[in-house]
Amino acid sequence: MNDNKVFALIDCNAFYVSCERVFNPKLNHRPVVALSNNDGCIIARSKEAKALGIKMGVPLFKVKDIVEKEKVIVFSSNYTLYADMSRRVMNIISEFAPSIEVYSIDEAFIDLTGIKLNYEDYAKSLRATILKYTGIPVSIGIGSTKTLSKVANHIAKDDEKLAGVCSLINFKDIDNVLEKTEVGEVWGVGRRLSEKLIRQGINNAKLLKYCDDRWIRKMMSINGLKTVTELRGTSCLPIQEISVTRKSCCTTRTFGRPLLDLKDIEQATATFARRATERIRSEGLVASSISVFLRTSPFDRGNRYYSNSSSITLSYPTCDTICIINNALIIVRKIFKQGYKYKKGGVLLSGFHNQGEEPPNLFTNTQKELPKLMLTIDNINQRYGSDTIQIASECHTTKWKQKRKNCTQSYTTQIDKLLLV
DNA sequence: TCTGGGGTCCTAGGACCC
DNA sequence: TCTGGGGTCCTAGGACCC
Repeated sequence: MNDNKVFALIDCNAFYVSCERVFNPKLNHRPVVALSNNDGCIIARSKEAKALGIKMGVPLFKVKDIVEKEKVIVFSSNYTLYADMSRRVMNIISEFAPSIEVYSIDEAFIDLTGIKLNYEDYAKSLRATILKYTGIPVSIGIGSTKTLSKVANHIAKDDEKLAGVCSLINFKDIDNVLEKTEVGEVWGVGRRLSEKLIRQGINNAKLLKYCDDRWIRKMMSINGLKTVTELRGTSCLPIQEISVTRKSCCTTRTFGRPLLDLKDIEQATATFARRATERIRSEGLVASSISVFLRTSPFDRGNRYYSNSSSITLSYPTCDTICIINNALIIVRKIFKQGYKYKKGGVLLSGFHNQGEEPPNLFTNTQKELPKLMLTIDNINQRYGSDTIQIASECHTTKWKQKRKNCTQSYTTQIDKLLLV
């Protein structure tokens, strides 16, 4: 632990909306929102949309009236575009800092400890550079711990006078700032914990900061104690520069409409399994455990709810799509029950090893290289689009395919989708 | 009609062992 | 009538993040 650290959190403003605005300036100053997969929930809102009272994460149909009345512009998620824009933003940030932790698609922590310049000036110039080269506006919060840099970032976003940058380093009255911060706004305090804390009279970050350690440990577990320690200015969550090897990889989707037939569900499951396998293969991993889950809609009061999952541990780890699909289908046939309207399913792979480093097995030869068939499929799909070659069990079905009514094109990643001026 | 997807970590409790 | 103690490992469920 070190008390003299400096962290900055760079967070893109309404990231998905900002990405759309880069390619369509007419969207500026207008209420714009972006939707989750299947056009379900609102997961990004422009300032103007927030001002209309549209809440984060709300299902689109619940705010239909406002959307229509106020002419809110609605986009389906264009992850290809957002991921590419994110990569560009992160590249610029890495040029400004010795170490960077890409925390999510629209956020990164950097370590500014020991930098000789004025932190705020430095952040302002980073902010201007990102805006100039990508068109994406960001907010930057600076603090002596990651948790405090998050607090600072909230302030930078909320207070227009600050022009997107807020530093709590050498700030005289942090307690005053924390007192104005709701306990649920603190990074690491979610809905459940904040309800629990408020019941105990702890409703702002300052009160949380001065709670007794043992009490915190009991109420919020070990991670909660780290959060509180960070509020006090002692850093215990370091920058995680190298992305550790993942522990699981899943592909799950809400179906575009309820599915009743096992056949349709098998096809969706096969596609989930193929996509998850492709992803681990591209990361040089093999999986030894496969889980499949299936459920009806938890919101549908008119139908009985059913949710089940099961898994298989393979006798040797693999990244062979066909093997993984076959096992996923065995599981889904086992958990499927006739007579339910299934709304969501997914495949989760885990128990990873690096390819070629699988534990020795008495009965099989370890595959030292990727099966040729898989390599060939990956090459073709990479070149001609991700679903060009599918596995027969997927059957090119479209029954479960998701809704995506209003999606922009891949402006930055496909040559024939370039913006025409 | 319509409610996302992809992760991580911690804890409690049960199974099992000697 | 009275049924140990200490340890490990696994899993499900619940919390968190974006």
